[in-house]
Amino acid sequence: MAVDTSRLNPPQRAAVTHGGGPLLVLAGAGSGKTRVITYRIAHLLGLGIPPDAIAALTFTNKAAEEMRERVAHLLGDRRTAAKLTMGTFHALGLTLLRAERKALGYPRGFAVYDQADQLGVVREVLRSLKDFSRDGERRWDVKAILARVSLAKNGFVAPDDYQPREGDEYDAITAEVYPRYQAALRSYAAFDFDDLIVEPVRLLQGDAGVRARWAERFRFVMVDEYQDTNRAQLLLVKELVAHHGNLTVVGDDDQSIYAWRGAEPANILRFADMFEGAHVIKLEQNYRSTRHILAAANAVIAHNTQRHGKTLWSELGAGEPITHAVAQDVEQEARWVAQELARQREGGRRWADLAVLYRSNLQAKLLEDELRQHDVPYVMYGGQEFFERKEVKDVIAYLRLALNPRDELSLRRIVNYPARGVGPATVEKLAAWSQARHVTMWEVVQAVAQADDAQALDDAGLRPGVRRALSELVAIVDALGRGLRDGAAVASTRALVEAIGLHDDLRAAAPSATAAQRRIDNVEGLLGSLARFEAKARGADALGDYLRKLSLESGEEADTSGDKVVLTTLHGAKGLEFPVVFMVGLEEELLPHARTLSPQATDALDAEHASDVSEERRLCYVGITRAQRKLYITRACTRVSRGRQVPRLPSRFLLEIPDELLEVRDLAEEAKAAVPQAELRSFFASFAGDD
DNA sequence: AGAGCTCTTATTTTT
DNA sequence: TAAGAGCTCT
Repeated sequence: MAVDTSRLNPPQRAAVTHGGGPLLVLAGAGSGKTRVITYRIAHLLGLGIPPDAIAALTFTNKAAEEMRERVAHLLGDRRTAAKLTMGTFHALGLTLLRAERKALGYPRGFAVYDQADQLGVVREVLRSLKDFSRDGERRWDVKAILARVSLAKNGFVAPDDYQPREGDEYDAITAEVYPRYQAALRSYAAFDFDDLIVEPVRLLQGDAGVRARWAERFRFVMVDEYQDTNRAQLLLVKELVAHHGNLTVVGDDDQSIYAWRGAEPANILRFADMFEGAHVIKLEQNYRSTRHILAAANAVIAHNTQRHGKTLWSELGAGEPITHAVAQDVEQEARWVAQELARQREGGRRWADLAVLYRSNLQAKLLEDELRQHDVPYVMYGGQEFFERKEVKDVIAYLRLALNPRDELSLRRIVNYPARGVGPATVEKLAAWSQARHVTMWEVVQAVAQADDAQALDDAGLRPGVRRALSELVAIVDALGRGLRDGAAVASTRALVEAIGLHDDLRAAAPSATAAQRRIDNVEGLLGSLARFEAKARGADALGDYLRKLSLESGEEADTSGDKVVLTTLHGAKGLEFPVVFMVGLEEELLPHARTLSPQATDALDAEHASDVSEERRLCYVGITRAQRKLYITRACTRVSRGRQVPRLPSRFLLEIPDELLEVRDLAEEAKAAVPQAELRSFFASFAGDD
């Protein structure tokens, strides 16, 4: 049955009903891009394409879930929607690696490392490098090194092909670390996030058998947020559609804000050169914002040169003018925003209709204080609350080790947790033994645990107490492994928690009873999650799949339930919309950020993008186009920066908005005028005595 | 392991 | 300024 396209506008309909071959849909903000993807999927299904021959790739789990939801709704058929391949690039890559792991020599229980794990591996490599890099004293910024490794992988640069730039010490150390890092992952039987893209590409490019299996698997491939794809992702997509070229990508070059993370705007800018015979359709009618808001957005983005060029228009009417509020200082700015939020609420808006967007998380603190003072309820999106629940990661490390004894990172994590007298010196001895004999560290641990020969231990410089501790560990992990293989995930994990006395340890280590209880609850939460998994588990490798997918989930979503104002960075706001939006701190050195104006050497990961304000302008554009009905832009004339009060200039982007769209308010003037005369008199009177 | 000290550094972060 | 990291001492 054909899908009803009568409610689509002409370019939307053209995109939805496009036949085969490459298609680029340039979807301006609020132009109905998700609508186009979902309708197109429905259209293809209507033509008789089976659902398992269609793949739609996104960047976030959330986007994938929403899309599946909308397709299910459109079709009125959950079962068909469930058969579509709809997920993140990383999830697809994981599926492929799981199926083809043997070609790469990876065992069934292979691990997927998240960012925290990756940092651990880099630290490990640096430690092993110590006596080799002349300055063993150097305290490297581990994150900066990992960022370079990751950027290299995103750019599909192999370890041996990495080219350090002359004179950049971080490039130099990365050139040392990257090959060893990759070798470590391999020996641990682990893939990191970036490998989930890179390794499938290498397999597809290099193995005819694998290529034959996957290049025909999907007859139609769709990619959302295409402007955010990196080189490795482009290559993956190319491989998937190599035989038929049935590729639809949807994105907006004007919303490309992740080049600093390896996204290549060229993928969308030069799509037509990369995919022969490509069609391009522009969606320029905006269904989100009023004309004043769109005019401001269009005016700002028009200052960028490298773009396809779109002009958004809307039938929603002129709407209210944009308020440009100029505050004396940041306190006044934050206070006014809080008050104005409250006024909006009094005017009939829900709290959840309102959002405050900022460039840097640093700005959020003051805002939070003021919102609390004015009793404005809020939720913060993003922030740095990655799921760093140590106690959960500790338990997961035991599970990983039980499933994959090669996982040295997990072994190192738990070998002395809870404390069992196996300190760093002992671990180094185990590591040295493992290296010398070319066996895994777990095999060394097993050997030590079983050693009945005191002499052998002595030779290795290990005390009898260590042997006892390690044989206990081996017993615990072996028991766990047996339990897991028997399919009793919850029971054996609970047995583990008891065997290592985790609850007692958490209680002993926690500063308060409530903190202890929270950590225990986190562990219970993991057990609950395991129980839900166990209820629907199928297949020999189900628990492995569960653990790997856990790595791909970025922890807890912000709590969107409840009526609350949203606080988020401009980056975090992409894809969202609100009736009323406040963009705060529209000042030079904040937006555009100082770091993009004069980048510091250590951070100049990519010299070409480093001094590029166009990405900052796009960020501004993303912010403006989040607003449906009312936009506020605020700035302060002075701001405390590095502990000093400094004068601030309005953002160049603000000056790019035509004056007639802005209604300027001088908050300092208004504050002065608002002070009652009597108060003024007594204020001046207080100085009288000092004369 | 943890308290308390000094030193350092100050974007954005879908997986 | 002010938070986080690293260090020393108990």
